[in-house]
Amino acid sequence: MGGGGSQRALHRAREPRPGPCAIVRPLAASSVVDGFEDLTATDPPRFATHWSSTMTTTLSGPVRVRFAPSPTGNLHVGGARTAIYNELLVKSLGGAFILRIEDTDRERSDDAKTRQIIDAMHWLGISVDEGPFLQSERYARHSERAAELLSKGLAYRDFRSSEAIEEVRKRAHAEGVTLKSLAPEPTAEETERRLAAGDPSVVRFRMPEEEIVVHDLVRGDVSFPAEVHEDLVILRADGSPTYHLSVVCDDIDMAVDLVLRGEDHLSNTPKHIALFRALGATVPRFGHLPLILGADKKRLSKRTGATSVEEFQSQGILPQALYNYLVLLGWSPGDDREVMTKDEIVAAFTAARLGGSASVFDVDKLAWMNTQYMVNLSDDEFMPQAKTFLPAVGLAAEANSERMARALTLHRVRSANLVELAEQVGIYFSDEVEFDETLSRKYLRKDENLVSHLTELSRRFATSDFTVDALDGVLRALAEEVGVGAGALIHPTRMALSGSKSGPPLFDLVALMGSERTEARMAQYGEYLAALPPEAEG
RNA sequence: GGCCCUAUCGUCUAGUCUGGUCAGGACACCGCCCUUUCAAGGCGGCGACACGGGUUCGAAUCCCGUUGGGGCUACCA
Repeated sequence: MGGGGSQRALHRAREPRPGPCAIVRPLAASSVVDGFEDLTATDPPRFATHWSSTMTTTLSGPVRVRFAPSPTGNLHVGGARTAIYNELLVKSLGGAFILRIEDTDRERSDDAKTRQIIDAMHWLGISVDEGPFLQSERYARHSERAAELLSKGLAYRDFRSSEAIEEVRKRAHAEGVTLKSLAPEPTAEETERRLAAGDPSVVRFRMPEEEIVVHDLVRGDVSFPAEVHEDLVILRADGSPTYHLSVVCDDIDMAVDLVLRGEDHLSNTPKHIALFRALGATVPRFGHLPLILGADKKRLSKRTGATSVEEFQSQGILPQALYNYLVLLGWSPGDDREVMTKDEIVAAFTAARLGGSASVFDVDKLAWMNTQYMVNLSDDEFMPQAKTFLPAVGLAAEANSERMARALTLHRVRSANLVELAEQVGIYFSDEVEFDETLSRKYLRKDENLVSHLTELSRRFATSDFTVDALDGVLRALAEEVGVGAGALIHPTRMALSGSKSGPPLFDLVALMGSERTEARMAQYGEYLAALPPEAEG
């Protein structure tokens, strides 16, 4: 089969295409193209052996794959995972990763969403080799291909309304017979007559009456019996191409040879295979990824929690953590490794280890994964990301100070995410401290002379070096002198400075707080303690 | 309803193709250790082969059925 054969377009004839993607134009909107270069990266082609889970087929590169989201919403974590696996395939096998925005439904598509999807991919560190391409810009090409199918007799005009068809379809299902047996195609005479009369019609692709087998990379062979195929609309009454036609045309023109997408498309694949064949193209290889479920085991939805990459970003999740977590949701390296660098993931990745069953999105495990990166990321990678959350808590001006760097270092290990971290470091820059009454009373019970001890401690701090060791020495010496345990002074001091019972090691806290703030807060806390109303009995 | 996918601890999974290690790891949970607190970390515990039939000396693994979950069934993508 040739790459297109002789085509007799109805309206405008196209020049012969020089290459597979030559007619594909990049995004027109410059706002979308801007900054996109960061996303693209070229890697030298590499070869690796991939084993299918059910067959001994080897998957070898290079491959041309694509990610084709529709801009009707933000980038969903399921979509993100699909994009990641596609990228991984190219990184391990060589080839090209194409981004195509499926915006043919202009009513529901939105350029801001397109921008958002690209930003989210960029943030996650997914690099694209070609695109983004806008499917809507290829309208003419899709119409042309439909006309070609029509002229070759592989598709036909259908003058029935969708309501009328729906009626027949219901009846066919009820009687357990095929749609076509109840509603045959219009005859040539009828077509001619109604066309002449100017009756509205759609163009319907005639599905072959034969079994179609999908050789699926993750599921093995999946066959669809001849009786289940129904002819599908490829051109609407207004002449616009439908999704199935557009996808296949674009995959052909972009020379996509491996389609790795969500399981929701598995049942559509026979349609696509038939279309590839009818259009004289080589059928690509397919792989269908399972869907991601919510905690309720239903398809992940907003009801169950965050679903978009953007939401996790704003929750202060690190992109490296989300990426790593998503990779592990449906794939494993085969050994016990979980926290892995992208290089390690690329090196270990094979399509054969992709799982076929749906998995539940576990926010707890994501939180754990995030902790791993909060703790272990290098300063170079961590600090810039942490700083982006500072303006939201009013610390924009302090973001690049030495004190802030120390504060972030001290607190990153005890924050679950960047939002929490930004909130925690606020204590070093604010003058508002709120004391906990219950705990304060408890401290008072442990040491009835607490107020005078704290006053003395504050006085000694004032003449001490503000180093961890010096401060430590000062406090312990005083504790010993007055005959209390160090803890009896440590905990109230922590409360005085931070308003909390927990936090970094106390002397790190004091040293970073600085003598001025330390003195002020300890004085303030002393007053607070002295003014506490007597405890109510019972 | 029809067609298709899928099924190991609560969750993510290894093991299934090439039947035979107390079914391994991780999250969560519980306990202990470390420690001025909180984290992080270390150690330990709890906890699964959906069910029913086969085949076999032997089944998580192979076969059949049942049940559960999911997807598709548009002039949406």
